Amino acid sequence: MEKNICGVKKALSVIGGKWRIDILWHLAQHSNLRYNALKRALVGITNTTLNRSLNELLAYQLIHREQFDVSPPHVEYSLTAEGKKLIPVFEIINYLGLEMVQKKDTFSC
Amino acid sequence: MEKNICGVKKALSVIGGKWRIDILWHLAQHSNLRYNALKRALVGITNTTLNRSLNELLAYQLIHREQFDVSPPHVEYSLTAEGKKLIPVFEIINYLGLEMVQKKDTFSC
DNA sequence: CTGGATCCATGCCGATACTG
DNA sequence: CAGTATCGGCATGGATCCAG
Repeated sequence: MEKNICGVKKALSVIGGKWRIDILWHLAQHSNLRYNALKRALVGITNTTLNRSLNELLAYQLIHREQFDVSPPHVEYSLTAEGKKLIPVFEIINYLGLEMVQKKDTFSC
Repeated sequence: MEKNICGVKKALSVIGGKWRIDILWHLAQHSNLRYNALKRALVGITNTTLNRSLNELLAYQLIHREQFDVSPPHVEYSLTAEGKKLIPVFEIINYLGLEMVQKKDTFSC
């Protein structure tokens, strides 16, 4: 009866980018992070890309943005409940990915 | 202690393309398919893209290619054992994806 | 029927510079 | 500190033609 996998495509449209998984993962590890902490963690990312990614994830309500107007002002990002649901899935995919490429490889991280 | 998610990136490098998920999914539904059957199922795909995707999946040993030199000759593709391991994962991601985007959306399939 | 080769199009990502 | 704007490159996907 041919189920479709529309959901997979949706999911990939959210987590399929180059950095989004990394962002979600770091947030999962640290519960909340400031903008610059994220930027430091994601070695090589630029402001443009980090902001773009954060906005996309915000739009999908996977992360939460909280602004502190104290001095000096800062912003903290954290996973929403929706975002946290992703963690076990990442772990499955991770295991799978490690298995997939273990024999043949030129793939380096 | 900061586990990394190298496996997720590997996995995405395999299933992250525009059509690869579709191909795997159709193979999962039909157990084996000929080249043209796949092409018919994947509405809109071109030869170039289909071949490129098939070759990539072959390289990762997720699908199997069997050639029949009868007349007219044809080729059949099927999932390998490795490829079949992906099916339950797709279902998880699918469920997840459907949930993620159910409230807000402009996303159409 | 199957699929390689070549060229073209598009979209994601990044560098740089600038703002509240 | 936390972004935005603009511009450009590069990777990936597609169209078309051709071959075993």
